[in-house]
Amino acid sequence: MLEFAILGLLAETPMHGYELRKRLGELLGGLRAFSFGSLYPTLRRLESKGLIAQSAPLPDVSAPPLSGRRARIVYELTPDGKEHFAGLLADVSPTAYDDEQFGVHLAFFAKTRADDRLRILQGRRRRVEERREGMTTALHRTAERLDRYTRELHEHGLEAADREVRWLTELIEHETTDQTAAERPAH
Amino acid sequence: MLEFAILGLLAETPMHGYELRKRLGELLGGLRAFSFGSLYPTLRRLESKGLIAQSAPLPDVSAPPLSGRRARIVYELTPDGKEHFAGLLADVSPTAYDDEQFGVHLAFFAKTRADDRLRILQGRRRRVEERREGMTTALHRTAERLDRYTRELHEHGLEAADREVRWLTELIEHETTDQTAAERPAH
DNA sequence: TTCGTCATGTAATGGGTTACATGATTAC
DNA sequence: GTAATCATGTAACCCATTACATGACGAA
Repeated sequence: MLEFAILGLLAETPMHGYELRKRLGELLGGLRAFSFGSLYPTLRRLESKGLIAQSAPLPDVSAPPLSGRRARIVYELTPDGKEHFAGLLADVSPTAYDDEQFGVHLAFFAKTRADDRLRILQGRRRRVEERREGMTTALHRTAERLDRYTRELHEHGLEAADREVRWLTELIEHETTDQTAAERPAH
Repeated sequence: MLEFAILGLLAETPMHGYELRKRLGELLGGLRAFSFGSLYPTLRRLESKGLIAQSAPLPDVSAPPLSGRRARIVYELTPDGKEHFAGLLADVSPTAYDDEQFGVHLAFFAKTRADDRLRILQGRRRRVEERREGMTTALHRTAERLDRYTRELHEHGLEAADREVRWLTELIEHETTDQTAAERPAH
């Protein structure tokens, strides 16, 4: 997850750890903020795998003297890293539909192939629909012995699932009309 | 989390691990299903802490001969376990507002003191409101350079947060009117 | 002068997961 | 006969967290 997100951000532009973390928070809409305790070791790991590398900072004349200030370590993707990231983007297996994984995938959808986008959206929708089904049957079976609070929890969860399905359906529709337009551009 | 949920279920009635897992799934509305790989070790841990104990199964005449069938290990809360669970229920610290923790708390709200319920609901609401704020400011700052998909992700997250706040507000209102009714019953 | 932010890092821990092993029972 | 469900358990791993350590810079 963290690896995927880091590679995706570095695919746009080289960055150092601290900035990466801010962008990570923004990327996922504040849903998730990674701690430094996981960020820096992950950067090390990615470096030792050869997927990222410390980029030699250009001697920037316009930059402030950088006096005593701690040196920032700017990372960039290596060719291997780019390849690996492309592989992650094209991962359409069920793990791509997991709650968190899906969020990252969506955040990098602009870099994802159109047909992979569609598969991921459809897979995610099916996943949420299944969970929704599970919830409704569970609700029906246990409805009598549930107290008000548990029922509220279930119903709120159910509604959230419903909304996500509708949202995904919209995205899918948008996607398919776009794709049609792209396939037959001269109409 | 798992410990809390297990104690809560066993507070209702003694159960064996396998059943516990099913009930766990129902309890959280299918939001979360724990694996056996975490369930059984947790039961052991709780037992070694003295919070639960294997309950001697009554020689039940009406039960099937139990021929070769693997023996089920039924657990029940010990007095220490009851006490500990009561402490968890009354935990009003910020951890109670965490996404998952809050779900478990709500599921056991029927056993929670009314004033603790209110504090937890209000704390949770403030938490979600804060996240919502963070999202909106992040959205405003980054609006131009966000692609369609990332924006969709943010907006969906924002809406989900909004809905949760409204839901919590309803629960809080219901709670306060109930409390008032309980405080002055003769009206 | 103190607080917030910038900036990187380590150590210990936590709380789960998957995969595997075992084996009986029930329903099709 | 074969698949699903019941039932318990272990071992290896994963992916993150918190708490800590260190230190400079700018703003109130």
